[in-house]
Amino acid sequence: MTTRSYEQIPCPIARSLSVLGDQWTLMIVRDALMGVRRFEGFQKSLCLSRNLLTQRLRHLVDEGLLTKEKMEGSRRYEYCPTQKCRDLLGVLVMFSEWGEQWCPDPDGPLVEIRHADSG
Amino acid sequence: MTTRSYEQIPCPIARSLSVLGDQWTLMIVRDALMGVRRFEGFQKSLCLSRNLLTQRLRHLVDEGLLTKEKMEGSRRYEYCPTQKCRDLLGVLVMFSEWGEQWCPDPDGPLVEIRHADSG
DNA sequence: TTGATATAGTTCAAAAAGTGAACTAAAAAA
DNA sequence: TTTTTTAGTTCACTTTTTGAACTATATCAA
Repeated sequence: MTTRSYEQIPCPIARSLSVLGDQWTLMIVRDALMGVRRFEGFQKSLCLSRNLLTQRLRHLVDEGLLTKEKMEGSRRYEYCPTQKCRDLLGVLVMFSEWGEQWCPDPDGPLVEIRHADSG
Repeated sequence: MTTRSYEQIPCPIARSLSVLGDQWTLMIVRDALMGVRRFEGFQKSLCLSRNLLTQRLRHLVDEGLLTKEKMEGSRRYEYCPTQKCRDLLGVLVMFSEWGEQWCPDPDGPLVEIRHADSG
């Protein structure tokens, strides 16, 4: 993960983006808040390269947005969002609303528009 | 600017981040909403390399977040935020609040704490 | 009007980061 | 026990980013 030069800018937006502002981190947060918990889950959902996913998950754990916890009745681990992560829900809702308004789905909504007469 | 693989994910958050989710774009938007209008202004504020700034400004113009307009009484241009850009204010406010809460300024707030007796 | 400085870029080489495929080892399932 | 799944690691290749130097207008000051 790049150390971004704007980390030094004394501004809470800059500090937030120095943690979250790369290509994948917010998408991983999105998945985590939607219930994805495991490595393969994130990888299949996002199709990012496995080594980069490793790096990003480690980064999110280091920054305290995810914890790596032993699953109940198993020796495997899962990545669970912390409160710090859950507090990003508002940001994601804002992105969602902005996307709905300004970035229409290229395949269009799932409705069909026909003229009443010509069909 | 990378074409991110998650552009294809049918989700408004993914679509938003495919426009905004790189290292610099949201910082440029932040500056634009704080009143920065010109190339040198962005460059001095953010210390990003000049060729990358050129690319990012072009991207933001292409995506309709900034317009490049002739300044009044001058032959120079300035970059002005559109409504699409101004509609990101809510996102930035959310990032700001999250940053205030979870990413404390390493140099601390600008207050001095002293003991009442010992000074 | 001329010379100096500021502005808005472009160019290019080096460094860093991302991609994709193949590989590994442990865990779980059959 | 054998097979499959999971969670990574490794590595060569490609793409991006960085930083410094360079260029061409535009503006300012004398």
